Amino acid sequence: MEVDQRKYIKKCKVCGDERMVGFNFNVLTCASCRIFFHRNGERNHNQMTCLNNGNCLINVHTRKSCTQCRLRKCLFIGMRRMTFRCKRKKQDNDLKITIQNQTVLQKNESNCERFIIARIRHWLQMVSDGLISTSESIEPTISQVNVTKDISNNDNDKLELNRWECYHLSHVQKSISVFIDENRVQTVVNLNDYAKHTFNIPALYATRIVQFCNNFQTFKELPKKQQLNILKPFYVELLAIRIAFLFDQKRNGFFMMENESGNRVIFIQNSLFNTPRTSRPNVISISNIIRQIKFEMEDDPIIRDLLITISLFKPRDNLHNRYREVIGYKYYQYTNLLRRYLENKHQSLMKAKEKLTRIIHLINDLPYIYHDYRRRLLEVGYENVNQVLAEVFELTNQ
Amino acid sequence: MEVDQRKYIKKCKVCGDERMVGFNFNVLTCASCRIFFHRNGERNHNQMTCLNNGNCLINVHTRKSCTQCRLRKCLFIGMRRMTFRCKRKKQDNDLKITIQNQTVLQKNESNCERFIIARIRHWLQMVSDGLISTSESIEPTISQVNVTKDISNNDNDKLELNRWECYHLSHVQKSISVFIDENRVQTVVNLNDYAKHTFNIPALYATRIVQFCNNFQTFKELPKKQQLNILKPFYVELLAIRIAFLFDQKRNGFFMMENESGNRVIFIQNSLFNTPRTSRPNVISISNIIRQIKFEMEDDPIIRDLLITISLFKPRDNLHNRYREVIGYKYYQYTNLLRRYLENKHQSLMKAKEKLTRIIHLINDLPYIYHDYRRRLLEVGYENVNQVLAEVFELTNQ
DNA sequence: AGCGCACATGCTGTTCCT
DNA sequence: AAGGAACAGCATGTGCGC
Ligand SMILES: [Zn+2]
Ligand SMILES: [Zn+2]
Ligand SMILES: [Zn+2]
Ligand SMILES: [Zn+2]
Repeated sequence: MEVDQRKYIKKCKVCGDERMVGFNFNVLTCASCRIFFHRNGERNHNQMTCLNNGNCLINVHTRKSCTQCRLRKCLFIGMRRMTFRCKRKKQDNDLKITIQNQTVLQKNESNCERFIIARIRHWLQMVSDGLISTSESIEPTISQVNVTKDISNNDNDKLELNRWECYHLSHVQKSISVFIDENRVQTVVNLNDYAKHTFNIPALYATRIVQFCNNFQTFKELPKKQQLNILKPFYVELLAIRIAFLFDQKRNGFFMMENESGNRVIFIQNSLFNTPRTSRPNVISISNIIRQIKFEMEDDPIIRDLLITISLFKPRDNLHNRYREVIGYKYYQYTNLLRRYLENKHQSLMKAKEKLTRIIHLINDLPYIYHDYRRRLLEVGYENVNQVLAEVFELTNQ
Repeated sequence: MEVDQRKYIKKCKVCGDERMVGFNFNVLTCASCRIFFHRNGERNHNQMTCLNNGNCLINVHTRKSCTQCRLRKCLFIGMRRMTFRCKRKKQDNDLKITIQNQTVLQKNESNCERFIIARIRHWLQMVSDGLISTSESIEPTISQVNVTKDISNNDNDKLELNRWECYHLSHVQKSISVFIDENRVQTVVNLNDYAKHTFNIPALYATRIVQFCNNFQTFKELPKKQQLNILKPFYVELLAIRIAFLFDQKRNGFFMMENESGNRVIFIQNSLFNTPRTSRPNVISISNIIRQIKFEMEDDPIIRDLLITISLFKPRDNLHNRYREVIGYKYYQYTNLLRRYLENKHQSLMKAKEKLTRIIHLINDLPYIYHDYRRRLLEVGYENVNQVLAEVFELTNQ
């Protein structure tokens, strides 16, 4: 990767201000954008009014003018409160933390957390500077998560997330951040078909997906062939989930960044997920799947990120028997984490369980999207399909 | 004219608010728009920033969001401070006021003014409600203006405008208000030629110009044929002056209202007043005339309105000899009023005189615009020209 | 270092006064 | 009735403490 010297100047990811910049709510921002998010982060930006149809350019001078667009940009670049409460227990104090073969014993809880967060931030900074690939993962080990899961015995404490659960959530979120400036699409408006619009940057997207997956040691240790078997369908599933998240049902379209600096957010209006009339009536509706996923995510990026991770490790027929168990364990682990997160969020075991069931069904439906895409690409013809997409969808030129 | 019952509900002309509406700074507005204009009226709206390229829709909910567009709308619909100071003299007290054949003797100056202003407002309200045509003029008689002109003898008092001068200014402004929602043009963007863009509402415009002219008794009493001789060239001159006023040199375009309610202001960018390369080099440049008029108006609607009125009564070759004197007197009267206004505004006799000379030259250059338009319309061909325009430009179908 | 809190500033809109 | 003053409310941004 290229190293751009200019990137070393710290700049607010929201407004571009260079004064008083630091990591706030997970993102490099200035002090004013920090307090802005602190004050408005809970509000729903869809209920706010924008004079410019959500098209405002946010910079140091204009950041005051449109609250909606500023807030949407904050959320878009990944700013978020840690809403889940982290339970602090005496027995958590002497935990052993394994980070990349280096074992660190932390007596002081606060220092321990600070150390972890500092590592995450350093890593994030390095990634965003393009200095390293995401292989420098700091994923917690499976055994530790397992241990903490068994700690909670008291009913009152059950709904609280323990430190390791919080840490796992953080890890997922940090991993997903490789997609933050994913949408380098330029001047993409009024598109009519799938391929042109979603996959105009397939190679870049593929690279980032591999970076994301490599954050999980289990995936990283798989043989290349098995990785590919997962990556091909996962490519589409991840896209579908992310686009469902961005999708605005009221406007029937979604927002994305227009250029690299991410200063301009454009709105793409289309009928992307409308199943065409020509398809057979008994086929599952793609648009319904997307809409249901959208609904279940509750506009919550943490649910989205867990959904993506669960989708990564979900059982797949084309996976070699030898690796099914280890992948299955990750699937169980993250499904469990999602359940715990939902329990904590909704403060209800019942509600969380029902929601989880629906989500698992949806994740099992995701292959339909893959096959629908593939069918459409076949119609377009091999010659007209991007090389990477042809690879992803296993298209051949005969 | 049709009578619309809904129009009887008083509404703010800026934001449409129906609470606390009254006449403020010459226009029917709500209290918040009043204080907004009170606070921002002096600022230059071109130096303010708008996220939407000056395209913002202003209503009760959005009025807070874009200061620039709100201020521009305030100015656009005619809000203005009475910057000229009105001198109050003892000898003004016993003035005889003739309004529509009804002679009212006012001892009390303050009550007199209130009476006049109340009449103007009532009339304005009636006009804007569509109840009456503008023929219910309240133009002051010539003799009275003449009298007051001779009152000022003291040098120190010379620069102050007396009550009758102020009243005349008001009359001109009120008369011009028939054009306030003139620009009913819908979705007119990126135009390339004159005719399509300026004259897509020629009939409506003609009606309003006649309404405006009929506010002046001298014009009203002319025979129809003489009125037409004035109206035809004046049609173009008035348009040219008003468009020059709206013209934004920095952006090379101008703002106009998009629809009847005037809630949406659109920006028209074009090369409207660029003299085409194909014209002979020694012909006076239309764009230069427009730019100079723009410059002399100082963004001051009062100067604009006086310029229009002077243009109405300026000497014309096609006018019958019998009426030249009475029209000439009006020309002298309003030229004089403009000089007095400029003296008062710039507090300098010299500056005012120089400026007035330049303005008179410009007014004499206005026929060039008429002939330039006419030449272009001839190129378009009689069949393709609007009926009213063909009449205005005396085009024949042979 | 990052987050919350407090204060200062600027813009808005209503009430009151003349 | 129109315009100005003043107060209250809200959003924003900087400085401070933990
Ligand atoms: Zn910022
Ligand atoms: Zn906006
Ligand atoms: Zn208003
Ligand atoms: Zn605006």
